[in-house]
Amino acid sequence: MGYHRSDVVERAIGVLDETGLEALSMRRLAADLGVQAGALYHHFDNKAALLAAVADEILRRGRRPAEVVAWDAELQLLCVGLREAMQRHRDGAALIAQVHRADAEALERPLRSALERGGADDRLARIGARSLVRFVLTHESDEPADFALGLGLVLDGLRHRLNL
Amino acid sequence: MGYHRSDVVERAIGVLDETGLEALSMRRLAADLGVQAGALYHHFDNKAALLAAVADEILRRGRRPAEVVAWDAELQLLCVGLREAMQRHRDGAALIAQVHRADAEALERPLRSALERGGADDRLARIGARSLVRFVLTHESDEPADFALGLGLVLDGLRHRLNL
DNA sequence: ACCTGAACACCGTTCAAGT
DNA sequence: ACCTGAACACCGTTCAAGT
Repeated sequence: MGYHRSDVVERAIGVLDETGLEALSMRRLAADLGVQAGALYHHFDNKAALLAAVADEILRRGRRPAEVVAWDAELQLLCVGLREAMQRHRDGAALIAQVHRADAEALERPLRSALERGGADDRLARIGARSLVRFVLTHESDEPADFALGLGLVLDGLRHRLNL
Repeated sequence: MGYHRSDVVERAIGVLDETGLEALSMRRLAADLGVQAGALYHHFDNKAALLAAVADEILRRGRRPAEVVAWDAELQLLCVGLREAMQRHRDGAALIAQVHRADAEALERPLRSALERGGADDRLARIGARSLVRFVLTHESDEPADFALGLGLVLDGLRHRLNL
């Protein structure tokens, strides 16, 4: 009696970690909660809304206090932080990427701010933030050194445009 | 009565263009061909194999003769060529990205060659090719100018590492 | 307000049986 | 060799009816 939205989200993260994104169905999750599938629709409009809540929670847990550093170092910190939040859960990158397709803004905003602080105009800040977020989302399973090298490529490109 | 693999692939491209990747089911495609869904499994092991064949055909149609240009110009040509092949079909990027997850090699090889010609070692060629292909796959719906700017970021990073 | 039970309209895949 | 018909084991979503 009386389980809440947050219980559903937490159990969904559990199912995600245990069985992966493909197996995270409304029916499977409902069974896990000891409830009929239809009952979930009293807490979420649809599966996409549920997955968005799960992604939010994963990112919330991954958030760390901002440090006072140069704009390019901050970009790197944000990218690595996003990467680590994703990597804490099975199929984390696939889930975040899916949710990101519907709402790119939330994920990209902090990167855009850092770029603007570095002197980027609106357009470069927008494109740069987008490129970096998508880079992190798509290179999730790279070796750490490969990830760093690839990320460095994009960051170099940005420095090259902002430092002269 | 003699319809072949190639007929199935061609019809699949038709269904893709008409209704999108989500609606491209084995059952929908079979109905379109006037056949039972099970019959498709005489031509393809499973849906993934069928989608791989569809992706191959889309890329084959997009292939253009190689030009003799500098390594970085060649990279740009390859990326734009891939982008254009994808954009010729509804959900082309989503389809190619999905198939690319199972076989990254085929798509990345020509880019790796160009990078090696530019003096990149094995590792930089591998990472660079990967970053570029993933960039093209994920920035498919960007405005052309935004795409060019983002791609330029990565290319700048590569030039920066190879020209000194 | 919250949940059940049952339905609707789908999936991918397999396989005996037919031609 | 190729296809049908039917099944198996699933999906997301809706909704009257119950408490």
